[in-house]
Amino acid sequence: MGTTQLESVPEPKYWHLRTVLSEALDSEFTVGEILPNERDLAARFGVARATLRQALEQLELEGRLQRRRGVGTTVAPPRVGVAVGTEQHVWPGAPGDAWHAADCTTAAPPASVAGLLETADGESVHIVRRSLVTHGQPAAAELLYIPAASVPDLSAIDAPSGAARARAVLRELQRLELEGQDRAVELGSARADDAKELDRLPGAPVLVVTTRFFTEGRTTAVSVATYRADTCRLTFGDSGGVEIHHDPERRAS
Amino acid sequence: MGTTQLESVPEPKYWHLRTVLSEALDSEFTVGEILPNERDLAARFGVARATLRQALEQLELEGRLQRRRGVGTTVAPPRVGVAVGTEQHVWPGAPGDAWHAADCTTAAPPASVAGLLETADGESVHIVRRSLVTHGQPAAAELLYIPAASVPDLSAIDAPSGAARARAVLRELQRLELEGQDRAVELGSARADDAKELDRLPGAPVLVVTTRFFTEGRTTAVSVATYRADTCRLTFGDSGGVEIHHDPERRAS
DNA sequence: TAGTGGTCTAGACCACCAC
DNA sequence: TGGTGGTCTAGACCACTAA
Repeated sequence: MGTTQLESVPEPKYWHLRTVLSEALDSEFTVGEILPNERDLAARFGVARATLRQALEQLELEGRLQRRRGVGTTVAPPRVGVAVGTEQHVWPGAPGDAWHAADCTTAAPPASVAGLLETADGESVHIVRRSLVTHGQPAAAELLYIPAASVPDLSAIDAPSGAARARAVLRELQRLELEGQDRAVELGSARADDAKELDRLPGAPVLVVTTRFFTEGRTTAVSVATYRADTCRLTFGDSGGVEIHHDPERRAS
Repeated sequence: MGTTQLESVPEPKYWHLRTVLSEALDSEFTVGEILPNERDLAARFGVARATLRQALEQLELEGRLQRRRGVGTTVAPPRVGVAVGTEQHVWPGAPGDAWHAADCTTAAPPASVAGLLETADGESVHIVRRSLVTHGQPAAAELLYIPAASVPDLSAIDAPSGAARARAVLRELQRLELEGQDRAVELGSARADDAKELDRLPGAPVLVVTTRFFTEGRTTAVSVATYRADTCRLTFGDSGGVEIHHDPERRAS
């Protein structure tokens, strides 16, 4: 990385710094390597720590860096491709599904979800919590909202809550014929509970995937899945498993 | 919004502030309304301007606010749904396509795209620039990479560059049989040129959609589309046009 | 306990926009 | 020209991790 100095340019310092660091990451660092700490880096580039941090935040947003309090800043591995959409429409929890059902409760969904489900205001629905782990890291957290009317045969007696009940609800869903589904992807910031599950701080950028499941022309279930935006790349279509490389190779120094 | 004061809580001030402001936006503001300036807001909540800005940045990331230098901070309208994936695979530029072809040049693609296209290192390809405008606002910028081998019948004589040539290249593409395509969505930050086209500052968060088009088992073209993450919600599947409301209604005060 | 990143402050100046 | 958001500084203290 050298003893690089910032020349005076019209573009913001933090942006120029981001570019310099990005190139240094490409040419002089390997995945997992630890960068000098923020105070040293700032001194080396002759900027305030806040400015240096602005550049690091950009690079973290782009999935190039990983920062952990008390530990340090490391070079992030390439983003993990996570298959989100396949050609066939399937229910959550179908065989081959990599998600892990953690819990099931019954409560009123947030207004935005209630609107999608077309349930009455304040009406309770089953809420299944699931999580997705890839490469040993938490990748996504999901809340599945299922109106009681969608799973009428669900026995309320055994397993009133917990993972067993979550699996029972998913099993009931499989019995319905899935006629269609659609998805929306947007940027969000992790709420406190999601952040904890994703091993991030509150406000961390996430990709929110909202899926509607249709049966007999009605919305039978809604899934709101929250993916870590820094580590995940969502893949759709035929070759969800095929590797796509977006970043130039990270070479060793 | 009142003369609210921050109580002492373990969570960061900026995060608490974000919540307070978010609730105020729901209950006391209408879309398009101008907020007090940052110095006033900071004073009102008894925090430094930098802390207040951290909260505003969160809300802007979530698409709740829009900030423009020299103008002020306004309440953003709900995100626009942009149809990205349909069930049928179609070439870019097909009838009904809302994109506007702006330009076409010939140059070597970045290494990441060259990898997808399986072209030789440094080999030139056609690069079509297109842009998408919705509701009078720039929503996305796209670069379409097409190896010369994919459009062998393209006449190099008329329209060596510009919009006319872009349309000619797309026309040639339509003649190929499209066998499949796949997509990946990830978070990125706008480069200087994209930022300009999207009417944002460099580094603004964007959703990057990378699409591969297949013909006869080979990758015939690659599209890298950059959507404004603050204003766009990408929709996939059957009902791309159907409205999905993610946010509670914004009521008037 | 030492070192890391995360939060916060109180200023300053700049770039941009509307009047 | 006055007001806005954007950038930058030089500190301080806190929360967390690992030795």
